[in-house]
Amino acid sequence: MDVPLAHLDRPFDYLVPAELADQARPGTRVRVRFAGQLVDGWLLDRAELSAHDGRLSYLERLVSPEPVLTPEIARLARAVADRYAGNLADVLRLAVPPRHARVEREAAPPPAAGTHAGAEAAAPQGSAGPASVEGAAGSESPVSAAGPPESAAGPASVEGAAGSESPVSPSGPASVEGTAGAESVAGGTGSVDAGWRSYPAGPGFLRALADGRPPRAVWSALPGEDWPSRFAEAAAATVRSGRGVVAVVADARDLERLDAALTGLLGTGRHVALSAALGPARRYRAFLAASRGRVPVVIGTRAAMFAPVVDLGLVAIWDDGDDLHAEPRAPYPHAREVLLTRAQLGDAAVLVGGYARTAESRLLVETGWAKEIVADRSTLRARTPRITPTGDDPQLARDPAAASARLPSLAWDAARAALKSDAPVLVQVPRRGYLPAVACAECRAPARCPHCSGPLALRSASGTPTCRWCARVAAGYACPQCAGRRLRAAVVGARRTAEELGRAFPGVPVRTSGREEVLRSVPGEAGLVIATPGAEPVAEGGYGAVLLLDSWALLTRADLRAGEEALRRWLAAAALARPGPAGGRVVVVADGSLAPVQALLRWDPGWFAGRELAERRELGFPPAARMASLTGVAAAVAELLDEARLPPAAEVLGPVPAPDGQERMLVRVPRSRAAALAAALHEAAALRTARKAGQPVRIQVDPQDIF
DNA sequence: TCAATCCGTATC
DNA sequence: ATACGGATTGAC
Repeated sequence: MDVPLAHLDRPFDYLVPAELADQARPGTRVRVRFAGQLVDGWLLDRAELSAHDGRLSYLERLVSPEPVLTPEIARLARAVADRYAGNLADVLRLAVPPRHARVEREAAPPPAAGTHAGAEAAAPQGSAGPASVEGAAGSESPVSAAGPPESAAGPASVEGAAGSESPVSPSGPASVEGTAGAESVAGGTGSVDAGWRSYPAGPGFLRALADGRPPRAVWSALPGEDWPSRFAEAAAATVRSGRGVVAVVADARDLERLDAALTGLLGTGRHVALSAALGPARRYRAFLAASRGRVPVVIGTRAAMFAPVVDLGLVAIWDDGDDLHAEPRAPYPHAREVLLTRAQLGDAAVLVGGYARTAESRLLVETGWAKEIVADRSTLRARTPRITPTGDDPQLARDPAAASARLPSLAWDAARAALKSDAPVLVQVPRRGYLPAVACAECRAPARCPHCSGPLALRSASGTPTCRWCARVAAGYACPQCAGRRLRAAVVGARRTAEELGRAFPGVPVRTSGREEVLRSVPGEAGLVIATPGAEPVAEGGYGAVLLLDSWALLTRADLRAGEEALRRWLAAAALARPGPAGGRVVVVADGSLAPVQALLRWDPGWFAGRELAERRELGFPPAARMASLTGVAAAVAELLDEARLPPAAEVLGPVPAPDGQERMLVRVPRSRAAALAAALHEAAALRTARKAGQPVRIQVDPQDIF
């Protein structure tokens, strides 16, 4: 049933009217009478018998004969719901796009259904069998079912089907063929394996894909790597083995690049791009192309992670650290986790790629679930641009031009040299906006409101700092750390930076790329490009210089992932520089002794991820432990926790204040108890919804933000 | 003793 | 939301 109530998260059996016996197939959308009202549901399975010992109702209506919920996705959705302590109905809402009748009619309906629909119309009324509709347990079960096999379908079980083993947890062996080497792989074109040959394990990985095997790899892309082409080659190799591919990227810009690379390699008609941004009709059309087996490859943003590709052979995700991969709707599944679950359930190959590496992907490697694909040191040295740290040295304040642009001399020199050689310069600034926040000019401690501890901001260049939370004006501010009384802009946004740099380099064109307008690419000639992280355009031929400004603002974010996130953003920008020691120059305005800066200088995201994972093990944070966060009004959260039969090892932390006067509690268990934790929370939620306990509690497993 | 009503629970 | 069963209450 399409009802998001925890206590109804199971299948229910219905009789299938004879006239629907043919068309009401597993995976179709149905409408049923449930507790006196009509609700939508998913027909999960057909059976001769039902275990239900009450009277069964008939399916009210078949919404469409299109089997949009394949068995693979039904099983996956159940597994995802279980992992995230959520409801199947919620996951299915994410997995199957809303129906668009006109689009469905465009192409011939799927074989089998529809064609002989009329044939059974004359079948005896009433001889039906149960169908299991969403939300029901098992499905092969007893009950009615009399009548001839065909005209009398068995019970159908509607939405909420049972199966529910929880997968995911890394266990099995992995299998990237580690051969270094050289043989020509997969690719139809001679250049296909050239790119993957930069990585000793690369050709073996492609060969395994082409041979129909399920290798699992975590790939650290070299600076300057044309990752869309590498992804396309992996997809092509998989297609050659007769299997399908699902590849997920974080945003529309990455999707365009991957789309172009695939078109180049496979031509048109072999793949389809699926994202929520398409709008209902085009999204449903792309979805049907996959579910009807018209295309073997689906690429997209996280909306594509459930794409029902036929005979899935490879799941791939690019830049799994990007927080756009975390679904913001219940039960908040992460694309990486969904894809890994899919691979585990369906024995598909895995490619987790990025310039950066997450602690999560590191764990896959450490447990042996996946193998690393990395370049050897000499290749890396040959490809990595020169990266230099520089202090935000106050000396430079004496150089009027540089000071106004907040550019340390090294950055200034690098930019000037690049422009002189007619190469573009990329300047990455952490956040957009106009002077969003301020900090103590002496010790850099973020300036906080003396009344409510909210962040202070400058509304205008001249104005006094104002609290962004309580709107009080902080007139006589004194830093609680060092008693300093002067403030400086903590993060200067892209617009202001563009203005300043434009003045500093007169006559040079300045472009900005940020949330309002994201540039795809810029010409390979002298020009300044000011971009916020994630919006860096690709430059033809690569940038002559990449400046990473205000980086300390990224590092001091109060977030578990601050270091990982800072490094991820820097690597993504630095990767756009002209490769090699003689190529582009990268200057990061940060203390070179900090670990994330070290990792950037050495281009060693794997090392940093290992460090990060070790630290999280020590602190008991994900992915080393499994955490769940419960958010709601205090009483409701307490009640849920009280009723939950948590695994013995569970630790309850909190409460911490949450928005709207709510509060938040965290529950932590060892990874081995992850399934038990999710089950306990779901069960407790079921008790509450059954009793119609008013105040809702939001349950998030592995929440994106912890504290 | 029986029927009307209330409350809690399941919902095929 | 609504329907049902069992418990409770009130009238005969």
